[in-house]
Amino acid sequence: MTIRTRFAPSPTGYLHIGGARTALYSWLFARKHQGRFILRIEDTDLERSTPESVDAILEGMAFLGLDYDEGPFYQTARFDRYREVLSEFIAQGHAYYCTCTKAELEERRAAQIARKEKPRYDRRCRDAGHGPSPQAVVRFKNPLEGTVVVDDAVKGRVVFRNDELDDLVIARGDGTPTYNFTVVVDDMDMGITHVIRGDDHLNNTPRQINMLRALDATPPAYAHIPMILGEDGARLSKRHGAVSVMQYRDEGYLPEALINYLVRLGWAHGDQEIFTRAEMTALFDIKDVHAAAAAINPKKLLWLNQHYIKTLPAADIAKRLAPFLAARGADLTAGPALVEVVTALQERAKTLVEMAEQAHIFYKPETVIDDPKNQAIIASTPRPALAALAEAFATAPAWTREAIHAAVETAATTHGLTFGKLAQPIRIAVTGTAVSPPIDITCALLGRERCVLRLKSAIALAFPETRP
RNA sequence: GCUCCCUUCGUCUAGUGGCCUAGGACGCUGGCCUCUCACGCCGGUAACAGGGGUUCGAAUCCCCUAGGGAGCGCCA
Repeated sequence: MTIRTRFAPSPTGYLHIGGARTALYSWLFARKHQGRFILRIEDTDLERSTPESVDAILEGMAFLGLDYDEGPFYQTARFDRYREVLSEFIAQGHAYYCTCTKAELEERRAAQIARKEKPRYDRRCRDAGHGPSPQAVVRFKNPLEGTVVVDDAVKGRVVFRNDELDDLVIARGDGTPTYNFTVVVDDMDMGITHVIRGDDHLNNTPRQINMLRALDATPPAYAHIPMILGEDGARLSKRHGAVSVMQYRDEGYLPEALINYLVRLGWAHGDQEIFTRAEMTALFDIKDVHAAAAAINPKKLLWLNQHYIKTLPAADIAKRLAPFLAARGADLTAGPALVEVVTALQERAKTLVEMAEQAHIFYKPETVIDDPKNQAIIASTPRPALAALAEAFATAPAWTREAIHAAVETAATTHGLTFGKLAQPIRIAVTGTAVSPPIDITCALLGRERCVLRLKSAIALAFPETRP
C-alpha cells in the first residue's frame, strides 16, 4: 500500500513555523516511504480565507522545498461532493436536520456552564424528524455508547467515550459544510493513509472516526504532533519575533537551516544535530516524535543558519545573497566577484542580511570614516608608516594576498609597529569600519587602486597640516 | 467546570529496568589561537516536577498530587 499523507492548511494567514513543521513531518514521512504528499487548502470558511494567504502558503512551501505530488486541492471546489455525502448521511439516518437557533444554543450552553457541565448539544432535534428548511443545520448522529480508540503514533493509545461527544454540525444553515465533515470526506476520497497534524486536533479525532465508520471507510493512522511554543513557553505569537516562514527568509535565514531546526524540534536521532535532506528523510520516523510541546530557541536556529552559511558552496550562497545586496542598493558590477567576497565572509555572518551588510563595503564607491574612535586610531598611527605603506601598495609587484601581507609586514617592522597595530588603521582607511576579513584579503578584494586612494585620503584627513 | 494531552539542564533533546556518579547540542562562561571581527580547539556551568508503590535494582513500569496545554463553535 502506498503511503499518502497530506498537509491541509486553512488560508487565513501566512505559513507559520508550526504549520511548516507539520508540513515537513508529513512530507518526510511520505518521502521516506516513497509515498505521496498531498496539499489541500481548507478554505471552507469563506469569511476568513483569502487568495493572498493561499499564495503565502504556497510560497512558504516552495521556499522550504516541500514539494507536493498532488494538489493543491481546494475544498471550495468540492462542495458538490460534500452535498452528495451529506444527503447520503441523511438518507441513511447518520445525520439529521436541527432547527435550534444560535440564540437558543447559546442560552443552553450558558446554562450548562453555569451548572459546571461540559457544554454540548442536547440532541433535542435528533429524533424530531425535521425536514430541510432554510435555517436548519445538519448534525451528525454520533453513537451514544461505546468508545473510540485512537492508536496515535506519537501520543500512544487514547480512548474516548462516545457519551462525552455530542452531535456536531456538519452543514451550516446556508448549506456549506463544516471542517470536521469536509476533512473526513477528503481524507477518505484522497486515500490518505496517515494523518499528521497538530495535537489541537486530537479531540476532534473520535468524531471524525465515527463519521468515517458511518461512511464505511477505514480510518487512517493518526499522528498528533505537539505545538511549538515561544521562547518563554507561551503560545507562539508575533511578539516572539518571526513566526512566519517568509519573515525568516527576509531576515536572511536559509531553508536548509530552517528545515534542520524544525526537524530537530520534537524529533531526534541520537546525538546528531546536522541533517541533510537525504539523511532526515532516511532517518525520520513519525513514531520518534516527542509527545510534549517544544519551545522555539532562536539562538540555536541562528547557529544552524551560520553553520549552513559556512558550509554551503560559496557560489550557492552568493546566488542567494545577491538580492539582499541589491535591496541595499549595492552595485555588484562596481566591485570584486561576489563569490570571492562570500568566501571571505562565510565564517563571519549568521544571516544573509548580516552578510549583505558586511559585503556592501566592497561595492561602495567611497568610504566614510565617521566613527571618532576609528578616526583616532588612524590619527594615532605614525604618519610615515602609513605613507610608506601607501607607497608600497602602489608599487607592489603584484596585487595578491601574499604581496599585500608582505607589504604590511615590512612597513610595520620598519616603523617599529606590530602587524596588528598597522593593520587596523589600514582596515579603517580602506573600508571605513573597524571590522572586516583579514587585511590582506580585504585589500586584495578591494583592488589596488581603491586601497591606495583611500589610504592616501585617510592620511590627508588625519594629518591635515602636513602635505601628503 | 468537563474530556483529552503533556512534564529530563535556561532551551532542543539522548535515554524504553542495571552500560546513568544522566550523554549531546544551543546558550552562558574560563582558556587557547589571533591583524579587527569571526571560525576553530580545550575546559566549566546546569536537569530526571513532587509523593507513593512494583522490583535485588527505576529517569525508564503503576498510582496519586501539582503544574502546563488543548478541546468543549453554524472556526479550521
